[in-house]
Amino acid sequence: MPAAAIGPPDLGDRAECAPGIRLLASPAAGRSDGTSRLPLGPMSATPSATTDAREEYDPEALQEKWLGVWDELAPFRSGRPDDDRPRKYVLDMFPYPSGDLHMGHAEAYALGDVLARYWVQRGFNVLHPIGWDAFGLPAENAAIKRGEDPRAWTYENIATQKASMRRYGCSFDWDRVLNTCDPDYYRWNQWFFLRMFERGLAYRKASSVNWCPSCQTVLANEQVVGGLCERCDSVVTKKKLTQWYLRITDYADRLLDDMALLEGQWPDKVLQMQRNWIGRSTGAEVQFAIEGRDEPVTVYTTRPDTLFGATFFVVAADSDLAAELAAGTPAQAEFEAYLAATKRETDIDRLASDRPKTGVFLHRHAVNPVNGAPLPVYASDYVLADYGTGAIMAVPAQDQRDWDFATTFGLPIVRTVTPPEDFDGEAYVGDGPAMNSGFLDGLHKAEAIEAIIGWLEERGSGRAAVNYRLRDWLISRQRFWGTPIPIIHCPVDGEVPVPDEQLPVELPDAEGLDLTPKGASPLGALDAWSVVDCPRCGGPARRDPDTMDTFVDSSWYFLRYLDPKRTDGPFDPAEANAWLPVDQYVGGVTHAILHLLYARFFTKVIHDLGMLDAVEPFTRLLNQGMVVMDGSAMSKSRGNLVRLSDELAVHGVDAIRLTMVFAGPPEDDIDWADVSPAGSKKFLARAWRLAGDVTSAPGTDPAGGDLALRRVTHRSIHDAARALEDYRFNVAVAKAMELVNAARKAIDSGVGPADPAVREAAEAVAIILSLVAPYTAEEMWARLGHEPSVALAGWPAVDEALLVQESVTCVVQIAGKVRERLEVAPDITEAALRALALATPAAQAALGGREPRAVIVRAPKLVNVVPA
RNA sequence: GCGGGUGUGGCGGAACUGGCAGACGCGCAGGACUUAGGUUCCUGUGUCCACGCGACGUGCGGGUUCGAGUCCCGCCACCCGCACCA
Repeated sequence: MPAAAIGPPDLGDRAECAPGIRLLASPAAGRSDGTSRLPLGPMSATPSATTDAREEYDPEALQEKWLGVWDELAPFRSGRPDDDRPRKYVLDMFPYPSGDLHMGHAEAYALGDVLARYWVQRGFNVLHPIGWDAFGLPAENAAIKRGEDPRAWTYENIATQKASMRRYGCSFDWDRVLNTCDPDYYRWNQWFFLRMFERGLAYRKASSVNWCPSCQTVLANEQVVGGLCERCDSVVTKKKLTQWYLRITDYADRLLDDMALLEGQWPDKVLQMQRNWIGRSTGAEVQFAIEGRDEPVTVYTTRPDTLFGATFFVVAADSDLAAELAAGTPAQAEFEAYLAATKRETDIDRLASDRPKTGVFLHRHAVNPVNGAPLPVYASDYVLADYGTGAIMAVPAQDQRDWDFATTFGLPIVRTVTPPEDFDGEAYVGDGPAMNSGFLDGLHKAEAIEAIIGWLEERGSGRAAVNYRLRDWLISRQRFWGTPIPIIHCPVDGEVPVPDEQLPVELPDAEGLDLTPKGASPLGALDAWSVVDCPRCGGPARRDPDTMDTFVDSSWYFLRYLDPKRTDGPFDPAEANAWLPVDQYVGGVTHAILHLLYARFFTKVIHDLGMLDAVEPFTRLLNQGMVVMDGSAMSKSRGNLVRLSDELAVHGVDAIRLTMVFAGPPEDDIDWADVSPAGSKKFLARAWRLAGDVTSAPGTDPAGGDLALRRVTHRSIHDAARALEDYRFNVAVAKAMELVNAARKAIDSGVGPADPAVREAAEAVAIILSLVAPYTAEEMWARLGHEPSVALAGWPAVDEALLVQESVTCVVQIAGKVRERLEVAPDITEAALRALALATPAAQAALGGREPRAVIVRAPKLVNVVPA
């Protein structure tokens, strides 16, 4: 299916409107308070006098009625040239098109939609786009299974999801849709790759990589979860391969330091996870001479102050250095057997806790630079080849791992940090005065570190150093359904970039290609695609057969939304500077490390290319929780799967959206067994009836209306707004419920349906509900005699005077216990309130004529009388 | 092991910088309307008892304070992330 077939629904020219639909002016432009009122056109319908008891709230009918109207109105198109509203960019993580939307999508998109719609109501020009993260293995696996091109499966699912999103009432700007598997999109992945290649940020190297034997492809460290492939849960093994990397480690410091900009705006948990993942540590590099070797070996340590306590030396068993040191020694055979055994071990084995230390003595010795002591050299798998230098000085007294190794192999242990007197552990890693350490003796950790680094630097045998847990990002994948790497391998010129004007390097048709995983990219087997002339020398050459990790696609997609059809660049820098950074990003915490770190990295690279002012892509981040069932994640095999389409059919779109939003704090998981979509529907019907009961005419001035109800209305609007801006969506909904209850009471047993305050309340309910339950709100708005769309009605202005209570209840405490209540004016003075409180019978009885020990007055809400 | 988080009625959850614990909803109970109720509307609903102007109550134990769900110290339980990163 061609890409055009899945483009945005043709919504027609905005000027051609359905009969009866009147277009509205941009609501809030030019209003300084960010609020607005719709100009009230002539009534399109006479409001019903009272709700007909036989009338029923029918969500299905409302959905049918309003979808077409919204298609015509397109209330959420953004970025038009004549739009002078202030801008806001609200971004939802784009979905992978793996089938229809599920409950998780429903939650995430409901929350994002509430935020986007809220800012529209507040008078902002909100960019709220959507697209599809459309490359990836599931499409390829489905293609293999069905013997089809992955394109067909992918575009079918995109069409399904898109229709579902429209029906779900998402306020997306459908003019900006993008799919990462379109050549128009991935062309720019290739373009960015080439910019990085030019700057040395994309490079190829041979190293031991994570290999998924089932997916038959390499994996980034980030895609290995607990030793298993993130996608298929196969046990990941190691393989030595030459692969493409992006030099994210060059940005480690900036990725860490710029988190200061995100503090308080992103969840602390996510920032902490990123910090841990980058894992910056400071310490020193120390050179150790090796007997019988010309070059010294450098080790990295965070504790150079413990150098006098080094009693042996360990190199990573799978490092080149280990093999070199073992060669020709009596230990060679033993070492080789050990190495072979190590390689058979998977990450799973390595994860076992309390795993005994193993290793091989290499019959070589290193020399401790501080005292000339010979240190036996061991090879062991407890030292990692790819962290630091792959070799360590072992200080068993101050490192538990070294302690374990030392006790296993009978090696000496020398304390060089004095532990506290009550210390009864093994290795002591805390602070304390140095001992057995020559000129360091008596110094505490920080001073000792400084002293020893100075000493090493003077002698040229060491220096201060920083290390990171973060590794460079391995992006090569031996699979078909991804962005081809735009490099041509020429026997003469080596790695030759594809010239920009030849981009995109398009994926060939999968027709006739065997996509079955076999350890090499299927593209390489296709000579018609692979064999090309070298752009430099014109000689025969081959394209790089691999495709990029799909995380490349999602690392910059938020920039492409600005103009997804642009052909002269990935985006327009001027436009990007007008919209970026994204004001609000909404998505799952599952991407707390991978996607967010890569997107931050790309943003910094793009900044360095001079194309973007921003250094961070996402200002605020909201991580929604999961939707679970009966306490555990939904899955077919567990038999607790709840189908979104079923829920929508039974309760309606609005009730499901409301249930998601009202369930609790957005970052908490929702157990579908604990919430009540039927209750949500009941509330929506109650709100909807309210609109039918109003008998005053649209435009009626609320000023003469019932003061008590007006106070509730304005208080509700005010509180709801504050709750929404703090992500307390459930509280905002509760405020709307309170307002509905108050209005109901006013109609049935109070001032009656004709009071202007009743209309004001009903309109406020409609506007607040327009964020959560767009169909119901739109219908309410129409029943109240207004033109669509309520989505653009503008957030109601709050009258501050109505927030002030006529009287407030003051509690009188005796020794901290509430004993009396007083109705007082809100502006009562402390002195007056104190006198009132002391005069109460409770206070008089408690004091019994004596002077109180203390009287705490917090006017106008509380007085605490403390008897002597 | 290291790091982070959470703990409030039968349930989901409220409670801004310490100030009436339990907003709002679900469930449950009772009532009104109704031929009917999987409708609507109203009322009640933390625990205990001696039923009061009562006592107790936010995982457990201490502390600070006139006053603690909120702050401090020490535990317990559960959840998440990392996992031999020297």
